[in-house]
Amino acid sequence: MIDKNYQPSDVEGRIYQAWEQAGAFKANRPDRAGAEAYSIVIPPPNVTGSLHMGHALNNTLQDVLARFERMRGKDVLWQPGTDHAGIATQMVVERQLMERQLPSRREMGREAFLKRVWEWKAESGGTIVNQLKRLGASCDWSRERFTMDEGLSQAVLKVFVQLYKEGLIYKDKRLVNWDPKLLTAISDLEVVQVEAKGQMWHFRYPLDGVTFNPEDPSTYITIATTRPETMLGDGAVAVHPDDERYKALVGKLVRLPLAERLIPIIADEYPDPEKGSGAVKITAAHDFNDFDVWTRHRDKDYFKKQINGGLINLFTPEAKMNDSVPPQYRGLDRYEARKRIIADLEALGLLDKIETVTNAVPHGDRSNVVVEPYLTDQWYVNAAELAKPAISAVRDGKTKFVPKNWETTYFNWMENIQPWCISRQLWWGHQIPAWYGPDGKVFVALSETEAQAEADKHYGKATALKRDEDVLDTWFSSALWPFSTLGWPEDAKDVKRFYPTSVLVTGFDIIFFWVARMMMMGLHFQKEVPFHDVYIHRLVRDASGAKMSKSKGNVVDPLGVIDEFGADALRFTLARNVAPGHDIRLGPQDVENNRNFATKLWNAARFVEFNGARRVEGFDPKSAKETLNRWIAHETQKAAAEITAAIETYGFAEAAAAAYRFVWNVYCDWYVELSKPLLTGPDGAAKDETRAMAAWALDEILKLLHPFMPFITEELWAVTGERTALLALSPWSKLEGLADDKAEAEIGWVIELITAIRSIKAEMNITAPVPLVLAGASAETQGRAERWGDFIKRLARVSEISSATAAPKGSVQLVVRGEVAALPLIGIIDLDAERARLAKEIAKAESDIARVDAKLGNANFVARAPEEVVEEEKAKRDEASGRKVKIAQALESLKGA
RNA sequence: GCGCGCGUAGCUCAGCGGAAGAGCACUACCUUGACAUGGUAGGGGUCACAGGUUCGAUCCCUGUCGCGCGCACCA
Repeated sequence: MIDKNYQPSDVEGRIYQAWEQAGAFKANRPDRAGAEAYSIVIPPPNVTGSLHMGHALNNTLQDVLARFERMRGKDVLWQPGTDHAGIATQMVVERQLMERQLPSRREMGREAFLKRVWEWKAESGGTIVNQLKRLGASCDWSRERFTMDEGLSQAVLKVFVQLYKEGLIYKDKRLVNWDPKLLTAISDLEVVQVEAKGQMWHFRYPLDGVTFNPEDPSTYITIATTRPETMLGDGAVAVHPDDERYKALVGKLVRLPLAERLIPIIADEYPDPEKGSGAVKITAAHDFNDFDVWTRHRDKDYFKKQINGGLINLFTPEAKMNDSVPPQYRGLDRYEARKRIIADLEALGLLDKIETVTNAVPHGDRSNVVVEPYLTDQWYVNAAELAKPAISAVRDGKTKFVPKNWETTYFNWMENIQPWCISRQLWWGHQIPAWYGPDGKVFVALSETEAQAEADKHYGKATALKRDEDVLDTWFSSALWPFSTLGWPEDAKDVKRFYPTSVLVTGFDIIFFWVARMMMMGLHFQKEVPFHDVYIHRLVRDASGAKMSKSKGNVVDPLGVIDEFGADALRFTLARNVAPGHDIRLGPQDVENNRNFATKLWNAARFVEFNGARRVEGFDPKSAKETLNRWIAHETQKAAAEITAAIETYGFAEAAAAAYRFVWNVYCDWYVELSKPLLTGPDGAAKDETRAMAAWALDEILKLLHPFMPFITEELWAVTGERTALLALSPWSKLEGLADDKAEAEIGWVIELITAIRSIKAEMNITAPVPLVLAGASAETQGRAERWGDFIKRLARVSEISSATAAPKGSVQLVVRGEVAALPLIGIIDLDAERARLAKEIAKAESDIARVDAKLGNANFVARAPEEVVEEEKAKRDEASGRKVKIAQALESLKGA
């Protein structure tokens, strides 16, 4: 017996366990050794993470694909795991140390700290994995990986060493985005620009050799800056070579105030004469653009003669003023230094004016402090080189984006890619396999032993080495994820079977992080793209369309939703609403509606069971004799084809909508209703067949819905029959030979007739049963009416059905699929109202005819439109004019009444 | 500034060259023996605007207006 109600919370845990116990999600199942492989690697969530709506969407879509392909018989690998999230994890553990008043990271030292991180990971690192299980994710958990695993770390080492040997990894001194709180370089993708009101200070730099006079502009040059504290590091003032105002000054010197150094006025294309004064201070060590200007001029004498060649670093790692500034500013915080410098310049009469501006200030996305362009030694990957094959692979269609327009974004980024800074001044992560000799010579090797051997050879004697303290960017290891998780470099077997993966499903915001880097590394190390398709989805927003954020407090917790409505309802809601190119709005109402859909399905299954419809082993839907049964087989095949085609092309919403429509509006609304008389009627072949068909179609529904609603379908699968396999491992149906236009014509007529009668009765406010007369009906229609009389009476509330050559006087007449159905309601209905209704119907028919005639009367249309379109129009005309005649007759017959 | 996308029913969105669709919301009616987490019926749209291509445009092209997002820049 199926329970009266479906309680997701009672069922989901049990079902998930059953899947795991059966090893249902395992790749390389022996029974599928000969099957086609299908693989997806999960975009690894941060080990510190917990499931949010974005994850819920992302993993629902992956699960739909994984379950669908698994049912289609493929050997599916959905590879799960997490990444070690260098900065985030280190911060979490450091915060924990602080809360527990334990020694800080630096106090306890690297080794002890890393031990603590691993302890933390063992305790809390599995959170998101369990949450993914709540969602129903069918990952092969036996293969769960972590970017800091032994194996994945080996992959990182191998990749680093090889790229180094190939010259694609190198060390360089450049500007990086420096986080003065976390004391590490961060990626420009981890920098968020925050719009803020700020000030722009215009300062006068006195020209050398003349007496400064604030009243005389020929004695100084004006520059503007939003960051006055950096002026101490200026190495030049630049002007545009074509700027007439300054042409004469190029080559002259200015006296840099406060620092009391002489710096040159140089000509460069960078300054825009239209902006500000047209003269720009060049602070090469603290501004990316200025650094570029400096790079172009670094070989000129005027830079060579300056301190450090004009590249003057002013800050300590904490963004305090260092010893290269005048003594009175040393040790000051950057903002305190700013205040003092402004005041000092003003006192000297050098402050021209202050403007209020809004500008974008770069912040670290983790630390939320203002990051600094900062001059450091870091390791870089030559991304431009690795990007080349990654660009062509997409151009050549080896990897396809869905939707395709994301390819533009991808190309845009890849074609302008900057050297990728991969070193981070953290402890948690893959320590860079580089060792330095006493003279700073670097030895890069897979192990310390190898490095030592190389060094000893190089120096000709045993020489102590010091390992690089830094670790690699987390994304460096996740870039390898599509093959490192498969066992590379140790074991090539699974790489061979599952690489390239079938598809990567990810959010648009992460194209640069994942897709681009995985493409580069995959192509370089496997010589093949990491995935055939990249499906890009967008954000999940709240019901009012606002981005979910902790600070706004509008975050919807997927686990809360699952608790309330069930995982299936959440999944189905997300799948139904996902549209390429659109964010999803998710309100509780939507989830509730889909919970109702689950309930509907549950109750349909109960109904079928009550009526003795149990699955009949070996039942062949093609063998059905009853028109109703042939009809539902026909409809089932149609729905299955739609759903299959939609999922194959990542049309998640279309597939879900087709399933919804089929279950609710076809199976429940009509098949179940129409089958009632058969199921509750006398025993016999028809009843047996209907029972078998009802159960068969329900089975098909369970299969079709399973990728979307795995829990309820698996549960119903179990309680509605003796099964040899879990639904998750049952074959997806490929239905053929069930199309039946005759059945469709007959049942379609019945449905439309019932609907038309209901409609007219509702319109006329008639609730009592009324008689139905088929006027001048064809033999076929009369036959149908006989066969379906009981059904029509019951569902349309009709008292009796008869045939006549013409409609009785004064009856309401309906035209259904070209046949007239009359309801003799004389005395009950308002004749004037009926006349008005018919007149409206005629007008409608006439306008239909007129529109078609306009087309058919157009010689160009007949000549140029495709033949089938013309034929279609002619058929429309015939239908409309037939309808018009019948309605006109009906109107006529009311005249005498 | 460059790029991408969106303006279709009150709301959220499908459709993207041959007679305007769904879900929700709304209105009226219905405790009919799977389901009130339900059923039946209904109202509601010059498909942003202006041109163009076409026999035919919500759909293709161009422009305008409005909105969103990404990237760059911001002396």
